Parts: sequence; C-alpha cells; structure tokens
Amino acid sequence: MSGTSRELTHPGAEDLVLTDVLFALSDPSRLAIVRSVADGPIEVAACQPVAGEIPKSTLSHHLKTLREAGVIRNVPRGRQRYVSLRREDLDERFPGLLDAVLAPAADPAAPVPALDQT
Amino acid sequence: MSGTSRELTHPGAEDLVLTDVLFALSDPSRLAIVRSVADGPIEVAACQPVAGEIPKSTLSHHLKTLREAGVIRNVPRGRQRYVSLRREDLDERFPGLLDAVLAPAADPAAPVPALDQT
DNA sequence: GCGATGGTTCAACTATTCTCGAACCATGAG
DNA sequence: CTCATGGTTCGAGAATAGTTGAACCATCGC
Repeated sequence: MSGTSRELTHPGAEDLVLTDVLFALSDPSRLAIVRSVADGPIEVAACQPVAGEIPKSTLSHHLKTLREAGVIRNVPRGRQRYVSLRREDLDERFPGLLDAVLAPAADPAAPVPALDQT
Repeated sequence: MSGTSRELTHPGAEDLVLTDVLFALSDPSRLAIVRSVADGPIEVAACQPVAGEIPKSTLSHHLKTLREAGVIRNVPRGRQRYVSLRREDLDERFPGLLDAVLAPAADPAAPVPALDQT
C-alpha cells in the first residue's frame, strides 16, 4: 500500500532557516517560479515557461533548491507532480516575509520627497 | 578641496533589485551585520565581532556586497567609516521586507495547532 | 507487456562567490 | 614629515552554485 515511492523529502516547518529561504528566493528564475506558484498549486511543466525556456533538468534543480529550503512542496500526483507554496509554514516562521517578496516592487518613480544625497 | 575621495558608490533607491537584496541578506554573517546595524549606525570595526572573528578583508568584502545591493550605506567619517542601514529606501521599494527579515524567527515550538500533513 | 509521458537524478563542466594575506590609501596625532 | 590607525582593494586558491544532456524511474493508455 505504500505506492508512493516517488515522495520527495521536505524539511519540517520548524527546520526552516531564514538565510536558506532568502537564498532560494534570491535567484530571478526561482523567484518567478515562486510567484506563479503563489496563485495555487501547478504542475512542474507549468513552471517551465515562467522560468524562461530552460531544460527540464535545470528546472528540476531549481525546484530542488526551493524545496530543500522549505519554500515549496513537490508532491506526486498521478503521472505528474504538483508544486505548491508552503505559505502557512513560511508565514508562521517568518511573518511578513512572503507578502513582502511576492508584492510587486514599488514604483521607483513614486511622488516621494526623497532625500537626494547624490 | 574635494577632500572626500574616500566616498564609495551606492546605488540609488530606484535601482535596488529585489533578488540582489535577498542574496545579500542570505548569508549568515551579512545578516548578522545588518541586524546589528539596524540599531543605528556603527563603525566598520564594530561589525567585526558580530560577523564572527573574520579578517578585515573578508569583512570589507561582505560590506561591499551589502552596499552594492543597496542594503547599507558606508560613509567616511574622520579616520573611520560609518555603516548604516538604508531603511527608508528599502521600506519604500520593498515594504515589509526589512521588518520580516529583522524580526527574530518565530519560536518553532510555539503552541500552534499546525496542520500536520506529513 | 509496451511505448509514451512527466520528472528526477547523475556526472561533468562552467561560472560565481568566499576567504584571506599583502599591498595600498587617507586621516589624524605628534 | 613621520608614524599609527582604520579600512579598502588586489590577487589567488578553495568552495559552492548553476547549466545541461543522458540515463533512469514510475505511471497511464492500449
């Protein structure tokens, strides 16, 4: 009955390390993946165009980095795999981090009386 | 009369890149530096013990990484240099990020009815 | 069983990053 | 001017991370 030998290992919520999470998010391709996954679980293949036309081995490697940092979960489902954001775990351990990272960057040209110091 | 040839270059607030900032913060030594600088400007020498007994060239390298990502400012002052956090710029471009990163990690053993999903 | 599909893992190579000593530079004190 | 101090920059080696094709594995349809 243990038909799920395709299960990958995921760190527990209590084992998440902030610097590891930040590192996982510090790559443009990976951040793009995380952003698209934020809308809901998607299959691995759906991450491909988001990360920018990369071979599947490269994509799989990025997913591994995100998974081992505890940012995403990768679960087998039928013949495919579904990737989902570990939002609850991340929010519990690092409140506000995900919201800040997922938010689109503020407009640099905003009407703010910035203190220009050359 | 341009006595300030020791000025280092800093990116403008509008040029800050999220992934670069995340990368700069993804190193334990650098994050420790940022946390100690969060209490107010300190001199470079004061960062040394925080980052853990590293030679000054290594410390300088970490400060450069943080500075080029726009996380800190490094300004000459007399014979020394003062390191300060670019809190306003970071808050403007990436609201909530700094607060999330500077906050101590939540207690993993907190009494939360976590949804255990193995 | 057989083949096609969806993904991971392996191995090798390249590219970045880290680390640290040595050299260097400006400033302030005497 | 000369010396000590506080830090940056340079250069080289070690370590880590990214990229990719090929091999492999499990599942589904027939």
